[in-house]
Amino acid sequence: MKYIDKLRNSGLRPTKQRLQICEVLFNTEKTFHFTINELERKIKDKIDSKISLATIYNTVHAFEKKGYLKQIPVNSNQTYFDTNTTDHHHFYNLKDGKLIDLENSDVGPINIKRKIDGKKIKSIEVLVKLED
Amino acid sequence: MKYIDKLRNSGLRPTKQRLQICEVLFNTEKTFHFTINELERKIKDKIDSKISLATIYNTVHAFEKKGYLKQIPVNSNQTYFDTNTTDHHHFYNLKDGKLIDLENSDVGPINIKRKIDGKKIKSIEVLVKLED
DNA sequence: AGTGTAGTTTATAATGGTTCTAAACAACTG
DNA sequence: CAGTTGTTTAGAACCATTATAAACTACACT
Repeated sequence: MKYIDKLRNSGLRPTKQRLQICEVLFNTEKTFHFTINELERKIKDKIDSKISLATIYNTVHAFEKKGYLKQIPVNSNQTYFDTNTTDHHHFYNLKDGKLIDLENSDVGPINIKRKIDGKKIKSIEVLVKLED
Repeated sequence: MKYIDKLRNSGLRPTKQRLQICEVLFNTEKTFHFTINELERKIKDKIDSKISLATIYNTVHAFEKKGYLKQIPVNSNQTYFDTNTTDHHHFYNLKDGKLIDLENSDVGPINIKRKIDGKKIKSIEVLVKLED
């Protein structure tokens, strides 16, 4: 199976639930953004069996820790995730809470001139809020 | 009084509570970042009387809407606010959840080349996550 | 000053996303 | 196949935030 090795290599047991979630998250043409709520619905639509909400949370966090998902910093009551783990940025439509990918070429290089002693930069994320 | 006009000009009645919160938020040498929880503690420390938590939420949201405070997009279970409403960005120390201001000159101009029809850019915010 | 109105504060309840719990279950090892 | 460890699950707990609705207060107008 497609995702069994990926999971095993990450030290995650390839359980039925995780494989199903992999299908929903990664077996797509395009990457996408989601909240846990939206993912839950997507899973319900795609598979017959039910996956517990706790498992969805566990799995998403496990995948994030392994670098298969990214959290997007947005002010919202819900946490947004992205299946696109490459360096890129986002538009955030304040009206409907939807995110739109911004290619790196749409933003240009960002050069952080200041350094903090003993710290490394893990990521640089640009959020462009949109209004009407 | 210092803040009465500021409030009145914004269409906010200068109540005792709002004036006290103004003192805590704006009568400082340096701007700062805070969560509602931290602000509540700060208020308790500074004044004798008690301000209801609901009022603190109401006031912070009112001030944000008027542009006296900014929300900072960070992934955290709590909402972070900033009394520095000028255009600037943030380091986010993943270890302790603390924010550090990044002057605009530390980042350089950010030029968003892509446009979304019918939408205006309200803000551009850069979050630089730091790890050890 | 006194009165009416609209805006504000308050304690408390409700909401809702997320995490915890601990028991049942499933994947792996030998 | 048995033991161990990791995983799933339903439901409870947690906690930041928002809603409620009653008491209160700033303000405009006499």
